[in-house]
Amino acid sequence: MEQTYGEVNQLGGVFVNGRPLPNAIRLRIVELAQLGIRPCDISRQLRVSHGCVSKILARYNETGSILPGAIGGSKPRVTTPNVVKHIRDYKQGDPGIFAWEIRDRLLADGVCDKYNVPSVSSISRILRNKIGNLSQPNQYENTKQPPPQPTLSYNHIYQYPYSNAMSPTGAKMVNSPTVASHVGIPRAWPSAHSVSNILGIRAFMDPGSIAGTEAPSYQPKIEDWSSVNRATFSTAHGVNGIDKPSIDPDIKYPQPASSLSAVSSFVPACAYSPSNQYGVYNGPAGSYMTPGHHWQSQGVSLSHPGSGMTMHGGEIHSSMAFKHPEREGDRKPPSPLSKHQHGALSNVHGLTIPASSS
DNA sequence: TACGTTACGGTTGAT
DNA sequence: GAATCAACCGTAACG
Repeated sequence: MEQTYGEVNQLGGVFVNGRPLPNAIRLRIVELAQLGIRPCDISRQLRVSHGCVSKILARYNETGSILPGAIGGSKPRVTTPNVVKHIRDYKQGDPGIFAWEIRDRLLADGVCDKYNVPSVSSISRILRNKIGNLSQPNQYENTKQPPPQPTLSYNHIYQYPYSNAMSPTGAKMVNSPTVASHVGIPRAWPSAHSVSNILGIRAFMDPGSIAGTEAPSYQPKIEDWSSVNRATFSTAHGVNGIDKPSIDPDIKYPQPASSLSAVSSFVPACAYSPSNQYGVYNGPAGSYMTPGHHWQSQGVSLSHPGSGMTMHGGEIHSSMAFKHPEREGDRKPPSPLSKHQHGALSNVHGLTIPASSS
């Protein structure tokens, strides 16, 4: 197992360049902020740069999620066969048509929306490379090509790379848009990972757990964390299939142990990339924390106002204040899931997570 | 002193 | 399988 050695920032905190902070730390940042702790104090206390604290809090305020974005990957192609076909049709109908006109028509005809309409340069390239020879109108279709893709906006089609991408045995599977469409949620993950989803997993908030006081390497991997997030959603509405494999080969940054396997066993893992998570930098996450700080039990209920939500049990000490629904409307780009998240949350707030007993 | 912003160097995953 | 690209990350520094 690969060990990752972190660096030490000016505050003495350990971090891994290019890698997100552990969820536990991220959650703690938000949690402390909810408790009225100033960002500068949070920064010092957790030994995380204030810029990072600011960033995480800003993200949380905007998206309701503490989780980092999906790292890596590429944008989905906008020049789907359908789009190319329309472009060709336009060109055939009017050989003198300009690329920008084609672009406008794609929008006007509803072939594309503003999020996935190809750029003028892309259209030009298509015209040049794929439709240049109009004597072979079916040139594109006749070539080897991927299955037709829905012309959805970026967030719609940017399925999380792990969506059903793994077999139960961990073998990588084809990331089929078709498969992802019915169980997957858009890669616009933030709304799918609000703090409320994470709360309830005491194991991750447990100082003992996140401090990694037990084993130097954690057997349970980040899927556990992720699947817990997912757990609150997938059972609530069936569109969240950002399924992370239950078994993921990437254990570079394992999350602290938890006994959530029971949850993850029947709940698809979340969309969150496992490799974005780590609980240790070759060391305990507790290294982030000011020694002696009492992480446990703030004893403050921060349930979302008006949500009617109650965090399960006293073990989940750090119930977060959930975002007001009206703030969800501010998100950009619009996350399909976000529109449903609060309702979903309310459905799962009472969910008893077995792992909390760990 | 607090904090928002951004350049930078890094990781990741799709192509 | 390597290279490229574009997304993301947190830190550090600036204002």
